[in-house]
Amino acid sequence: MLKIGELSNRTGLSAHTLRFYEKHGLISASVRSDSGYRYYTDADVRRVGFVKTARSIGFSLGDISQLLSIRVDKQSHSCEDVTEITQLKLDQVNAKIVELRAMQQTLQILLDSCCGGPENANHCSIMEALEEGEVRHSAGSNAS
Amino acid sequence: MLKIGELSNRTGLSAHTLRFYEKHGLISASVRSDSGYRYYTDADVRRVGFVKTARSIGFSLGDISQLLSIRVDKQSHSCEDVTEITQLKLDQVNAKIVELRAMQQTLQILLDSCCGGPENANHCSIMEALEEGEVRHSAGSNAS
DNA sequence: GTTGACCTTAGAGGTTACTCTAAGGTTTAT
DNA sequence: ATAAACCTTAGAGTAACCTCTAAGGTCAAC
Repeated sequence: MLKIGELSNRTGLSAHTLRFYEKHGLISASVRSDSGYRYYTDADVRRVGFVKTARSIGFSLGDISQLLSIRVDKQSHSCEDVTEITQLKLDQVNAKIVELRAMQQTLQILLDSCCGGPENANHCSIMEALEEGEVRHSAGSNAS
Repeated sequence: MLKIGELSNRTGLSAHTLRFYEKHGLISASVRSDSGYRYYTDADVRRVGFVKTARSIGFSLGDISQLLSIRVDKQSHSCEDVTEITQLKLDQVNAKIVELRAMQQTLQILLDSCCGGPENANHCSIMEALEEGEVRHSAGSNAS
């Protein structure tokens, strides 16, 4: 049985993150010492691995929560249940890619239109485009 | 001169959002009535338009803040300054697309591997893949 | 028997961009 | 004069996922 630090080392997830996942019901330590220390069984470790893998693919914690409830009772769930979650995620990813590609194209067009040199920005074509609102906007929401 | 509701109607940005942008230093109303009402001049309206356009392309509020400081003093800034911001954003967008495409491929492979039928999930290949950690993970961070 | 590494908790903080609420004052039209 | 529509503020809430802090208890080694 592993303590949280050992599990952290083994998985690469911080102890903070493991406690965070526990707080959100994704994982738990089956055993607690008298003093409250978490001790993880092999089954716990496998569950954490499952979460980590799913997370690395891009599933949200909410998605993973659903996948985990299928996992603990596979009898009562179908492949369809699993593919539904996966397909939904794929749709989201695809939608995001479309959005980002629109941004990408607009940004590229802006860059191509500007000399990018040391001239002052009085007649910078990027600034003018932003000023005029003359950009095609197929993209809508996110930035960073 | 426009009141905030009128500007909201004209731009499609909510009054809430306009105040939010003001709080973050992006825009302002040049005039305030004695009772505190915001009144927007033509110049204010153009600035809001600039912000809206930049936002629709995918620039973050932080990026826009930089672009606006160039905008108010184009003399002191070069096209290079503008392209630098734009290029950085493009790089971010491209990086994100790469990440999402990795997710997309992994998800597609998972979907292809599973029958997706009403069979129970005991031997679901998606679940097994998540269990084994046998997914190529080129993608790393985000989900939704 | 004490140092140092490790563990506990609740809860705050950070990112990004809003979105909304509460409690109240103003303007406009009838 | 009064109702409807509009405006004000500070500040809390949302989503998603951590990340860290404070204040303290525990364990292993020397």
